[in-house]
Amino acid sequence: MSSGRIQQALLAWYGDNARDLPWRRSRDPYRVWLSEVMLQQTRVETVLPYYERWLERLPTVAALAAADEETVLRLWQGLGYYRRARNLHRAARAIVEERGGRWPASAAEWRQLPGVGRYTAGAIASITRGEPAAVVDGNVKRVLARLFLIDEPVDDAATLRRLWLLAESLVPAAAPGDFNQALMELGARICRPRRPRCDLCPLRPDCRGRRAGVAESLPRRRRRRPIPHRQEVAALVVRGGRYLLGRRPPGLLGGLWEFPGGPVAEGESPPQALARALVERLGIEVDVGPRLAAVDHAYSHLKVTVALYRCRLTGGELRPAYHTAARWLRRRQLGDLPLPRVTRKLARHLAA
DNA sequence: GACGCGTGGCC
DNA sequence: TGGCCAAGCGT
Repeated sequence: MSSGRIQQALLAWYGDNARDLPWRRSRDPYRVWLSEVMLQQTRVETVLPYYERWLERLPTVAALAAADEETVLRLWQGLGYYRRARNLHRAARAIVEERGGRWPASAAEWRQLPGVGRYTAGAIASITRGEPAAVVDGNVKRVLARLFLIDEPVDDAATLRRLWLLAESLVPAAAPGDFNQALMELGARICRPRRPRCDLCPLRPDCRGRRAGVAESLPRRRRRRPIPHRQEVAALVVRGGRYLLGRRPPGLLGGLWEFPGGPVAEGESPPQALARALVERLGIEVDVGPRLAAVDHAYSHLKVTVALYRCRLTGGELRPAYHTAARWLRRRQLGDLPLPRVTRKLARHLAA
């Protein structure tokens, strides 16, 4: 099969079937960059409202660079992988302050920015400047694995190299941005993970996976390791009608605010764990009272059950250690801060 | 190379 | 309920 035929068929299909997505209405590097970062590991439908809201509040890279981190995280709240927002913020400041507002001129230059890897750099450079850079994302892995009947695990390093080589050999000099988006669009809507719509596929005549009757079983992946389940505790410390919140350090949910607490260690009771965590993390001493709620939550790599206890402040002095800051807030004010999903679940159990 | 890193939808 | 997956990146 010729790559020319694949390119033609795919571009023609894309011309007729491309969705009217907001980031496709402009080649503004800021808008394309923002969309690509938001779309990392995140569905189009999830991104749409976040994208619009973000651009209303921070319409330019200069506005982003000038914003404070709390604003940035508040706009990102709920999208997950919060390091993406902090990297976007850092990169915007680098562009404005170190590059005099000059955009990267190539995929290689985009790669220098935090949060921009091989995929994102190729996507931005091909879309905004017509640079013939390839992209390999989850969609492209699936499409190519089926098209070329690649049945080694696609998360294998050797297979990944092969996929990048294939993608690079396919991307045309003429319309690389459209071609890359077409490949991903095909993966999202036709060459879907389950029940692919081969009847509608422009590449059907060339697809080795379909011909062999194994398209839906591809791509193969390596077995994932089991996800651990951890018990955690959190404290509702009340003072004068205000609740104590701590800001999380870099890492899981970095920069977001939570009811302070921590994991329950082996051989430790939940109240013991909570009293210990509050001393270690915030320098305060409490009496742990009744359990108010328990919620389950699943992260990408961890499952937790968090029990919330009412606590009474008995001593110590508020000195954030693990947490990078602490604040006392009324219930109404909780919505002003970036909160993780699990904290919102817990907050639902508070008396209004 | 293997992890750590969120959330929501689907089956 | 639980596993899988999604326009990945950084370490």
